[in-house]
Amino acid sequence: MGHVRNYTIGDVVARYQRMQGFNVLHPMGWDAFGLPAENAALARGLHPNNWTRENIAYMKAQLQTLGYSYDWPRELATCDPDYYRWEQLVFIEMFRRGLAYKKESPVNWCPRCQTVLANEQVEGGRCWRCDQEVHLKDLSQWFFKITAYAEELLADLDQLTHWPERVVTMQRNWIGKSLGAEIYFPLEGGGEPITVFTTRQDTLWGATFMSLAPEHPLALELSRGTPQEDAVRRFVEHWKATDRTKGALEEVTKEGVFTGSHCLNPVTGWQMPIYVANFVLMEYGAGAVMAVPAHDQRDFEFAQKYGLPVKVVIQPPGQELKAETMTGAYEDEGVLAESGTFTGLASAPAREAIAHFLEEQDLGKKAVHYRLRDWGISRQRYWGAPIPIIYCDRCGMVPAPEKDLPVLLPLDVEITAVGRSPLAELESFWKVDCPACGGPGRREADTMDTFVDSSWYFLRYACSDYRQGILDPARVDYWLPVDQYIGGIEHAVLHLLYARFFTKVLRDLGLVKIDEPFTRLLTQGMVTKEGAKMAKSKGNVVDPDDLIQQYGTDTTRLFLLFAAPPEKDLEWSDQGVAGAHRFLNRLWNLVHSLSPDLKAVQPFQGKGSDLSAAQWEFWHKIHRTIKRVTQDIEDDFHFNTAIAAAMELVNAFYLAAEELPRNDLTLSLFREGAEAILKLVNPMVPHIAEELWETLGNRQSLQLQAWPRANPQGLEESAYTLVVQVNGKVRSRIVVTASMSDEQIENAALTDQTIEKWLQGKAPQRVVMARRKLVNIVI
RNA sequence: GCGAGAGUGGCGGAAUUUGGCAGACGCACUGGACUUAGGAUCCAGCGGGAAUCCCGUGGGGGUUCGAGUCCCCCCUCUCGCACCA
Repeated sequence: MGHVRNYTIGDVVARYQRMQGFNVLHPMGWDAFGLPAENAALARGLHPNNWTRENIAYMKAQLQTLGYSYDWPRELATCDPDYYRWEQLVFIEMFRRGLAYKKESPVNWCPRCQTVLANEQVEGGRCWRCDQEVHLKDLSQWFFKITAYAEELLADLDQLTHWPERVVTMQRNWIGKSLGAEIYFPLEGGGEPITVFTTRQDTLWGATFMSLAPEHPLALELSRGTPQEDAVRRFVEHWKATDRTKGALEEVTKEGVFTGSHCLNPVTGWQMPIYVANFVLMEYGAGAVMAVPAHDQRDFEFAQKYGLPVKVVIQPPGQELKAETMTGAYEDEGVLAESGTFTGLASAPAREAIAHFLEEQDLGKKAVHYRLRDWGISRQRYWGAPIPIIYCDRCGMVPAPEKDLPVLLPLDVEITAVGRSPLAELESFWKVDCPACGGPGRREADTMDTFVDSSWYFLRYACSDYRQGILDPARVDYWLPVDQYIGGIEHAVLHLLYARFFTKVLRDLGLVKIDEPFTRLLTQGMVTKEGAKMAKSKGNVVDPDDLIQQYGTDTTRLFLLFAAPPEKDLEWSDQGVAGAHRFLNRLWNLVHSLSPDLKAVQPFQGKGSDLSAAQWEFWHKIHRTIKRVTQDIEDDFHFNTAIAAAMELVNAFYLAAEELPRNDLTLSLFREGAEAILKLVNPMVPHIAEELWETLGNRQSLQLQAWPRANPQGLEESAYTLVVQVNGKVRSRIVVTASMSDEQIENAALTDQTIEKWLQGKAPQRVVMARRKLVNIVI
């Protein structure tokens, strides 16, 4: 039901904008590669291709039943060779520019999915898809160099003013920019100095030892030939064997081992013992940390455990820390102490000055680091786009020649879950001549992460039939960026980050001119039942087909739009659905009961002054409703309040049908009102609206009508009710006319009978007038 | 721990943009009409307490003629991040 909600919102926007006269591209396609198909194949003995095609056919039929106004000719599926051939070409272009590369590193391995996951695809130490705990495993993998775009991905977040703030924040945190310095610590025995990254160079004078990640190349090397050699080897090996699930890592106590070597603090000259420590991450910074126990809690605990010296170099305002009496690190800012010429400076300016000093002395330099890592895209699974690379003993890694694309994913494959791609077993696939030297070659057997498929599909929609290249520049220019994107919050740092990255890469390849793919983003809430997300595994799913069967498409659409604003979660309610259905019945009965009288009538074209007070009231309601519905859709996609306004108009219509004299003027008003309401609800309930439109005798489709505009005269109020307060409490209401002056209004308020009773003859101290809203009399 | 967001009737939610009638609209519920029948339809009621007034938007304080809305403190919940040096 979640996807039905998403697509319904999109369809309303598309239909609304069409009626506003825009040329709307409203596409649909299939993110069709991936594990669900492959797992279904394993479980049911089906081929993923057949399973996928069947699902697409089923879904397409359902979407058509729901009446979504898609541009079906633009339809694409990511598992079509016509689609992924261009993706393979993008890969090759990236490979040529060093943006796609292969390296061996510890990567996230999901034992259930039997494949590697990118960092973004691990949530709280668990697989985003199956919730299994993720392990670290050393593998040789393909990566996309998203870090090359870290700064731009961060900076351009400022352009995304129509994105939800929390998505922007999540991306900003994910990219995780830190300003600091690299500092070089010379080894006591000579050789290459150790480089560290720190954001707290103001604490440099307090660095008393050095910590290396267990994977750091120097860890073993520095211990060689020292009495510590065995201890370090054991520690590092034990570390490699440790269960490195992310969950388990949090439990691990801070431990380390002395390497037997020392380095020198470049500013104090002190001898610093070099430790290997299990809490230092190889992936972040330089894999080495200068330890400042007085001002970093981890270093403090480590120093306590191994009896290492603590030296205070930052004094908090208004007190004096002593190393001997500290029970924890002081991590906040303060004033530098015992830091040479920088003593007495505050932390922030000291950081700037010290970075400058280090650069001058060649002891280090200013540096920026990001938490963002490169995107691992190799998947050891079958149902994905093959990575178009050929390995040759002589030539190394050679991209598949462009003329041979696509590198077809073979369909005659036996799938067995073994933790490596079945393509590796299929000689007809992997055995190939090297395109460079003609010698024996071997194709890469891993496939691409399916997030690659979804990182650029929105561009391809502009030209899904284009054969001459990845994208047709003219059409992409015309349509992109996407004005309105709708999706779940779960993709805040997954798809939405990758898509931004790809857009920038494709821009740098000269294929698009935009910097950002999605101008406006709406993150719609979940559909829940009994408080939990609808999921087959929870057995709380409502099948859209059943609903359509029972109530029809429009009721389904209307309920999803009415029950909650789009960005909020929506709790399913069978009774709420019935309520939506009831409204459509009321609308239906209203139009049908009036249509015999309305067929020969033209909508009201006259002036407000032609109308009786009661007629004017109804006319006014029509135009206020037009204004409200338009604003609710335009401002925030608040369809729930737009529908509420439409319901009010229908209610007012029933009253007017009862009370207004049935003369020509009234009928022309009814005609205007009926046409207006059908136009207003058309984007949401297009089938019923169209049917009723025809019932009124209209020949041309409702879809082709212009969105109604509120008549300014119909919005004006010649007389209105004004609230009168005494000391801020509502005591009465008076009817005033628009032409009355403030003095006249005040006078009317003060002489109102009820108010006179409250005043008890006292003179008001003050009378506050809020234009068109109220009068407050203070006594 | 850090960051973001939210707390309004029995329920979903309006009003928060711009301080100005709190509870639009709908669901549920109650009473009535019509009916062989009602899980259809229509009409009326529906925050709490008292008889025309008082109290009410998580709690406490403040600003203001006036606060759901602005400011300060606190509580609760949801989400995201979490050895990032």
